[in-house]
Amino acid sequence: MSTASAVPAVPEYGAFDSETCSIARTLALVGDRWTLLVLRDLANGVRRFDDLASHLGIARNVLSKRLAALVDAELAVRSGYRTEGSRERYEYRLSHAGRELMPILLAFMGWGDRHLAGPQGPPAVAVHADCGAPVRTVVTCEAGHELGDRPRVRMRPGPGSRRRQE
Amino acid sequence: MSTASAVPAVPEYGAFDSETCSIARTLALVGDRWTLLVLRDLANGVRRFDDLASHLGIARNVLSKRLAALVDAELAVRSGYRTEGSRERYEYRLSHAGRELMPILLAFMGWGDRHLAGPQGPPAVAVHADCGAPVRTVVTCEAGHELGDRPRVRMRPGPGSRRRQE
DNA sequence: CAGTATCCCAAGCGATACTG
DNA sequence: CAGTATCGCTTGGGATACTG
Repeated sequence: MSTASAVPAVPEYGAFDSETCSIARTLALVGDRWTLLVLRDLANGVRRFDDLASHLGIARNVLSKRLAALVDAELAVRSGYRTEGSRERYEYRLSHAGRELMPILLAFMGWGDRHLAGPQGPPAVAVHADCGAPVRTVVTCEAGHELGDRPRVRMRPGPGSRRRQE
Repeated sequence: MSTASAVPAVPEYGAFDSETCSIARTLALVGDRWTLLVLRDLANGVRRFDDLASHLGIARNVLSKRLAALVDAELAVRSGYRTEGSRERYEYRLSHAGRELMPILLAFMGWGDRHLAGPQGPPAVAVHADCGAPVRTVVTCEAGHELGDRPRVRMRPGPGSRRRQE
């Protein structure tokens, strides 16, 4: 028999404790209804509170909270600046750690482009800022293989696994 | 008149309508608190309702809804099977479209590994099922450049853009 | 085992009003 | 412009009990 009744059918079951898992941890930070969209807008250069609010269509108090949380998590940086003649303004930008979330956003975008776009095509195209060519995320392994868009991946316990520590 | 009162500080503002955007569309499907974790478990080979429920620590009624939604969106497939001697069982598996979400999960995992792992290292390692080598997601452009983990990307209106249709 | 049904609660959200 | 404060509500979610 292959799949037994007693022992769960998955040997690597303990390889990923559900909450310890890096996916779960990251989702705890950015996995709510708005945060990734806020990050997307920040990545696209929207920097001011009111611009974010109106472009996202988010309630102002909610945006306020999200931005505070992002700054707190050091995914975004708030800074004041002033152009001469006018009074002080504030802006939000991605931090380095925040910018490293880009691959996540691009992965979402890629999937949506392939599965949810209308007949005319995707609503937007992400391009390399330096050369202008369209961009995509790919999965590769350290042996140099490219894994395609339905990558065959297995999970193994890592050094920080609960299971590993004996 | 355009959208805003003045003109927003961002030229490419119209390149991504907030809800039309592929990121937003994809998030509408899988962007709630549990779905990506359910997908992660499915990807890891957990297939049975009770196993999912206990491993995730999710309420059963919620899991029920999520699975139904996933099946409905054709991200997962439910099938009955029977091993001889016992009565019928059910299992959930990722569909092809669901498996194509793997790059998203791996992107989350990569970020979490780099920014949220403890001193010992990441709790789990994703490896190429064929060769066993660790796996990662990278962003590349069609010109062949690899963009690194803080990719410099610009958004341009795509063929399905609202703005484009004149 | 594989769910559905019910009930209740809390977080999260939207709308609005207000402040510097 | 850039927020905070308050309020009321809706939507998820948890716990539990029940059915085939």
